[in-house]
Amino acid sequence: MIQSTDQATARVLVVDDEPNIADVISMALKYNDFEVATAGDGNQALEQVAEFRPDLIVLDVMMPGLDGFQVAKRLAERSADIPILFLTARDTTDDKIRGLTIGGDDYMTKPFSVEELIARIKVILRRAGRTAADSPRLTFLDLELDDDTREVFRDGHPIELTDTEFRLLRYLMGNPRRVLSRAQILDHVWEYDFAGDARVLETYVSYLRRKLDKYGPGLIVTVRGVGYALREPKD
Amino acid sequence: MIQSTDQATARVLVVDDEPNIADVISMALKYNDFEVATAGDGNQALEQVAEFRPDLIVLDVMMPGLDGFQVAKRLAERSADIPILFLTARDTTDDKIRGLTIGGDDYMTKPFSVEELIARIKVILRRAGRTAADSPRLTFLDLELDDDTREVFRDGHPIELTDTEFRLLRYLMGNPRRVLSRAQILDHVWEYDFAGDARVLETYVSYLRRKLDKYGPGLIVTVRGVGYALREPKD
DNA sequence: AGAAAAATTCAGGCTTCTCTCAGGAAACTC
DNA sequence: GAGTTTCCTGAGAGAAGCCTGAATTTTTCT
Repeated sequence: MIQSTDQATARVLVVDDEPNIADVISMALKYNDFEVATAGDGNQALEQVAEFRPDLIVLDVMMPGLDGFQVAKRLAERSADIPILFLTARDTTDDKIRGLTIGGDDYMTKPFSVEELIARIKVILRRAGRTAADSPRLTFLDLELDDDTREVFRDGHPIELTDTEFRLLRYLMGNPRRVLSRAQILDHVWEYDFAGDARVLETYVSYLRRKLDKYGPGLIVTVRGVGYALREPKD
Repeated sequence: MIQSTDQATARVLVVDDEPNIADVISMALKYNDFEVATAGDGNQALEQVAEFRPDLIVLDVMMPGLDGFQVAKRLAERSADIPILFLTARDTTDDKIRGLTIGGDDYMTKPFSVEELIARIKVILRRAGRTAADSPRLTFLDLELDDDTREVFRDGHPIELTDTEFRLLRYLMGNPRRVLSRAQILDHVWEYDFAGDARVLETYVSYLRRKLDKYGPGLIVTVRGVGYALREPKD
């Protein structure tokens, strides 16, 4: 019973044999107002599909017993027609994965960033038309960010961002004005098991500022001792 | 007895092997209208979860026997799905801790300030939607304070505050008109084992007054020999 | 494989914050 | 109104936090 702007929150089934991963994902999804169920292997997954009737499945490819592709195949045979987001290890040969993005499906390699996962899930659901789709376009003052095209504009001027810069900006724009702690940002924007130097964040904030502030006043404010926030410049 | 806007007060379980800490926290929580139970180790904690059915757990990481992470893991396996606020020593490597803010969880390093603890607990519960969420925005006359954005306004004018100034003002605004003793303020706003010169408080009151009174009459009154209070100016 | 781009680490320098201290002002007491 | 206590506030040292350029490693592309 929270804000729940759309009456139908989407249901997502998370299938992964590593409980830690399943937990991370399901926590993140719940936090983003999805209904979540989990399964630890292929058979459980098939049961859950029948019971829980998910709108989307996050499906690990590498699992003991029925692997992800096999699960997908069974579902296709049942013509269950539920979009799937596959999770694969980094070194999985692309061959099998390739054909996936042709349908409504998609895939990500582990480890991924949570923001990215959420973003992709929203894209898929939006396509499938099952959720009251927030627009893929985020705006904040004269800043615009398009999730589909990955374009960013400030005051109409296109701005080239690298992948990390883009994800960082998207997270900030998704939480305008709210002060986000360093830990929050690292957890959401970087890969979930990122254990490196937390100063990357400072560096990337620095990069973003340099690019964004070419066309207007600074928007990313430092809240010393806490974190960063997107905020209208004080005039 | 106090405002208690929501009929259902949230239940919080405090788990710490140092009784002093557990006491400090549970007193503070009770004072803020939470129902509180405590546990001294991991196993007690698991029992209490079953009995007391808390809405949130304040969980020390470093404990003899089952440590905090292990407790959390057990709970996750039971899919108990209760948000957790971890307490860690200052020097704990971030590695294990980070990753927590993906879900609804959060963490604080000891020693912390009690006000900050309460504030974070409210944030988590608000997110989890289990309590009729007081808005993150405190107001007193023409003063406004937003906990999410850490913005403060007086009569519409934005006011820049440092971290300590902000926490002090939040405490005052959370207890409008009530006279707060120096000891209370030091205990809540500063780290609980703060042993420095108590005159810091005077200095910070001074800072706050200077910033706030630019846009209106003085709101922080000195109650000589006792402490300070937020109070409407006598006309 | 080689080159280019991106991501991350690192270190120096700079800014800001916190807390201490001390003199003076204000408020109480008698 | 003098004495005493309490409080206010400016100044400054030290520490913490932050920024940014540059070096290094990793990844991607051709």
